Amino acid sequence: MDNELREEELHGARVKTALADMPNDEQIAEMGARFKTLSEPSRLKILLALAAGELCVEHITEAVGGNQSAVSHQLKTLKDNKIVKCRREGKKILYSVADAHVMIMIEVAKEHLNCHD
Amino acid sequence: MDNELREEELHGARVKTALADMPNDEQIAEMGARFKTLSEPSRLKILLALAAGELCVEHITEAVGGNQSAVSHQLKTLKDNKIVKCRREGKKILYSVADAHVMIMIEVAKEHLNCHD
DNA sequence: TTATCATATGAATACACATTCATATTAAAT
DNA sequence: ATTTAATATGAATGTGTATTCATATGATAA
Repeated sequence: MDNELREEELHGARVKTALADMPNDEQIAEMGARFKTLSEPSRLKILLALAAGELCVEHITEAVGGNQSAVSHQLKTLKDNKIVKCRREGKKILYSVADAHVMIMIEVAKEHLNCHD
Repeated sequence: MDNELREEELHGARVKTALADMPNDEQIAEMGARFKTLSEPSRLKILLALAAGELCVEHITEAVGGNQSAVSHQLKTLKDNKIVKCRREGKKILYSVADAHVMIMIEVAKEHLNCHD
């Protein structure tokens, strides 16, 4: 049969399409980095907490549990990835969300939580 | 001043809101797992390739680069996470996307690629 | 049945990274 | 100028996991 041949052609075409539409390596790395930042429960919790508004480290720590040092380290990661920003006010450092896209992705993920497909 | 007191109240309220809206640990783990699956460039590439349609392992390997074993391992991860499914056809195993939500998230990420904010 | 093609799997290696502990920084209060 | 409060940082540890190599499985063809 040339059934196989046709399949081969079809799949070959798909591979071409896939390669043509494929973002370049740098772009894929960027996408991956974004997803990776959201992949840790601790960071996810921090962002979910910040969704309510600007918070200081102490309050973030309260909201997400764990100890202060761990939260600070995660906040650094989030800041390095420009997902949160911060400003000083007296002794406290107030953190807030800096990347709306990321919050959209979190919302999408949240909405799809209880879909049994 | 009671400026500080008001801030304290405001933030306290935010912490409450945050805690009230916070998904439970299991849900957060589920969200994190989804994001984690998308965080590896290799897996991201595989899914971007499969966006064009059903493909066999050989073609996927072609489309994403790397060697066959690595791709198979990643496909297993994707299958375990029910993000792709597969069916046999003769000697070949054809993989396809099984989770539309995930593809939506990838689309969102892709769209936001070249936003300089 | 045997040989071959397509894919999967196990073990080993190596690397990334989350957490903890101890300590440093920075600002405010005394 | 000291002390205290809030946050940051460095080093160490442990865990998870992506990749590779070698080999196993499973289906087809000869």
